Amino acid sequence: MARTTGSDGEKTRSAIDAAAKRLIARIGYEAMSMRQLAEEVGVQSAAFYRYYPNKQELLFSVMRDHMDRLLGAWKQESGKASGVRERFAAFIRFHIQYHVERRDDVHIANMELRSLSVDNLATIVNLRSTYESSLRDILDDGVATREFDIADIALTTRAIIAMTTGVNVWFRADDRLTASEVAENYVELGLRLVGAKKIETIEAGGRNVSVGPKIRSF
Amino acid sequence: MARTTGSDGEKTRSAIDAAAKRLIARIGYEAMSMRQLAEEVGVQSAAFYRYYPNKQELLFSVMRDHMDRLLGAWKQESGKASGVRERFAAFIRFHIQYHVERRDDVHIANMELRSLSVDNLATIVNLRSTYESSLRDILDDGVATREFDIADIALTTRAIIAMTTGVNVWFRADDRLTASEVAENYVELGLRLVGAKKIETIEAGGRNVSVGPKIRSF
DNA sequence: GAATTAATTGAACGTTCGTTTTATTAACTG
DNA sequence: CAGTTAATAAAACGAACGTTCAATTAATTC
Repeated sequence: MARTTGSDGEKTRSAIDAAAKRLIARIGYEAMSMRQLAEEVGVQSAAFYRYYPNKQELLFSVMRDHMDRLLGAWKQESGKASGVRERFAAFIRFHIQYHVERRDDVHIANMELRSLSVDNLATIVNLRSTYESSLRDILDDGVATREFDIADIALTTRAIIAMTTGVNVWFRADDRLTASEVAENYVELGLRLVGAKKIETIEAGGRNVSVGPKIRSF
Repeated sequence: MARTTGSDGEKTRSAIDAAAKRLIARIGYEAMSMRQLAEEVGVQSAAFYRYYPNKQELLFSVMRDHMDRLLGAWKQESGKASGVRERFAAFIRFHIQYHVERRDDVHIANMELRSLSVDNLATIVNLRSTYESSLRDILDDGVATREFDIADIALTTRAIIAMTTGVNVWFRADDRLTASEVAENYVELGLRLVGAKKIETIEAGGRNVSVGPKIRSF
């Protein structure tokens, strides 16, 4: 046998990508064999090497593409919100929603860093810190405007990232809470973490006049 | 060659355990070969099978022993604190300190769950939830006494576990913060998450009289 | 419709895997 | 010091690994 009827490079490539994500997420990169991947796709393992030079490049491609999409999606989403509190809430909502909807991608990005080559690792770590510093920037702004009260900004940033990323560990779509209900809960938790003060605004002559900040009442 | 001078079963066993923890933590269970492990110990790979029946049992032993020690250590530590706030703070301090001091163990426990057999996984997951519910119990108590204000206890428990466990991702011993400084920061963050109210107590005739709860001032 | 290109198979490459077997020597026991 | 047990080495097992190669057929191009 050789080329099969209806065979199509583009379809095979995306079938490989999809199967790879599923398999790596479920059993891990090291545990996934090329024959296992090929069987999932429905081809021979040799066919894979028309699309990727080797196994490592597949992993890198999966992780880099995910990070690129993540950064792009947040860039688009972050433009919508204005005001520190709203930007902060938007980040948490976005982060949780996006992560819950792309479980495999996120799981791979979190678990398979150690399977990357040194160069590839550096690239991915770079993208990660770009993303995380977009949260840090919001905290910086919140502290600057005195809307947030934070003892250690770097530490709090990491705490929020860990807390929100951790949702994927336990979240199930058929749970008592929907993704957006979870997100709203975490927005509340996040606001507590950053010591957000309630700003009450009054419509006065068409201009927003702040009479806050006030202590948040729990 | 055969038995070597000075060879000792107990020493070899603990050398295997130590090397296995280092290797698994650094490169992962699947990526670690038995020959690599043996070389690290300074024996032939066949010698391993005098101490463990197979590779899986080694992983399971590492993880179960860690969980047993963790639960034992917390059981001992948890007896010391009294009062919901103090028990809560004690948990966070303990969790972070213990995790920072046993990076390899904790890393393996978090990363290698998927490499466990079905039965072994069930055992470890059980131990994990035993540990996590000891935090949940504290939150329950805090809500009951109205010292804590929590919208969703289960969710908040998971948020705190994720946040504090995440310290190991970035903490380095030579950082600007010591482990106990980090822990104190996280105690503060934790108290914010649970909506802890400040209870001011006054020594009156040898008895502690609470005049709280008051709103925490940030 | 011949020539070319794209996509795949099937077999094989050398290597490494976890594990077992057998032999051998050190340490301990009475 | 003879007999026994403990601890290891050395070699080998078959299976699986990632990857390559040559052959073959489908689809496209001119």
